[in-house]
Amino acid sequence: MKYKTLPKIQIDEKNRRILTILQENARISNAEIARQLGMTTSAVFERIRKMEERGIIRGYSVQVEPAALGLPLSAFVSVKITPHRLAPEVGQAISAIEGVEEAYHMTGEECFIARIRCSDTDSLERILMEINDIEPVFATRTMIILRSAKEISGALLSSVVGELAADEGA
Amino acid sequence: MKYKTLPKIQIDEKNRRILTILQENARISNAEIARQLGMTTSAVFERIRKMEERGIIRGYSVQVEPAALGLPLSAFVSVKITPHRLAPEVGQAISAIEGVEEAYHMTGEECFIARIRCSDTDSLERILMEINDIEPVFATRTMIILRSAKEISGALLSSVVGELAADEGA
DNA sequence: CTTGAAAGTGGACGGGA
DNA sequence: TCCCGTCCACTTTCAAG
Repeated sequence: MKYKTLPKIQIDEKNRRILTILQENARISNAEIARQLGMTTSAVFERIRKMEERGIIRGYSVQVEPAALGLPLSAFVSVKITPHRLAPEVGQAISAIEGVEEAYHMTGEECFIARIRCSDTDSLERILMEINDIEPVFATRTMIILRSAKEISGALLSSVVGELAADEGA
Repeated sequence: MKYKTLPKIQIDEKNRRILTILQENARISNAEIARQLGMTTSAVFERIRKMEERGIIRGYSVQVEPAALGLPLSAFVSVKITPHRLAPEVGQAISAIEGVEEAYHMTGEECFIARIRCSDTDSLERILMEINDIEPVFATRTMIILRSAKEISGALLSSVVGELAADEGA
């Protein structure tokens, strides 16, 4: 094993197993986790509570089918900016755009990448316009996602814009 | 509103609100959701069940703090391949590499992108080697993630490799 | 870690708009 | 179709050992 890693894991085997189960189905009951691992419910409960407290568990979320939200179109948009020192502001501005689900500051000439989810090319155009309107941005490159070979999470509801956004107060 | 979208939403307002709550905390009880929305538990239960059945809800997962898993290093690796028609096989091969959390087939010259999560540069090197070892891959470009301006999900437990992987059968 | 117990919930059912 | 009220077994959550 030439490229062996040395993980400085802060969790033990039991917690790892609990998290593995929760990763597949976070709505499973503590009792069911306990059953699967041969532990008591209280022990599982206490361990989960502590992991939440220590920030090991950030939260739990639902994975929503993007098509059901009318968001069949995904893309990565890489962004070039100048000057680079404005990166924090650019990051904030990009994140605030409707349809941007993720945004990262990276090394390299294209120092930002945003993952977009939207309903159609009109919507994509709007998003690209908004990104290009950010002051330090001088170039973008759009790569439409054809297929996800491996994907973690579903669509964000905040990506759904348009008429639906209006009836918030119902 | 020039760039207005026309979302063909298949879910109604109530379901959207339920999903919004679940997106923030998927482990909340149906009773609590019902309380927040002024519905009965049964109604909430029934709606969630149907969304699961119809595939609108794909699943529920826990968001794990990557640092706690010893995975402080994230990167995007874009990949060029030839011939392009081998894309499906390349997608599978990339997805199977330990440390690859997401992989997408995209339009453009760099027709794959992978998001990597690992413990250190040694581990990153190993992953890059493995990607470059895939037959049709002739070039990769690595962009280290410095900061996430907006992020959805936590780390995958399957990204944790090394000693820890051994005690699986305990 | 365990047990134990009170309070709360899941999920099924009958029925009504 | 979607919703409500009821109900019981199960689960959560806590305190004590």
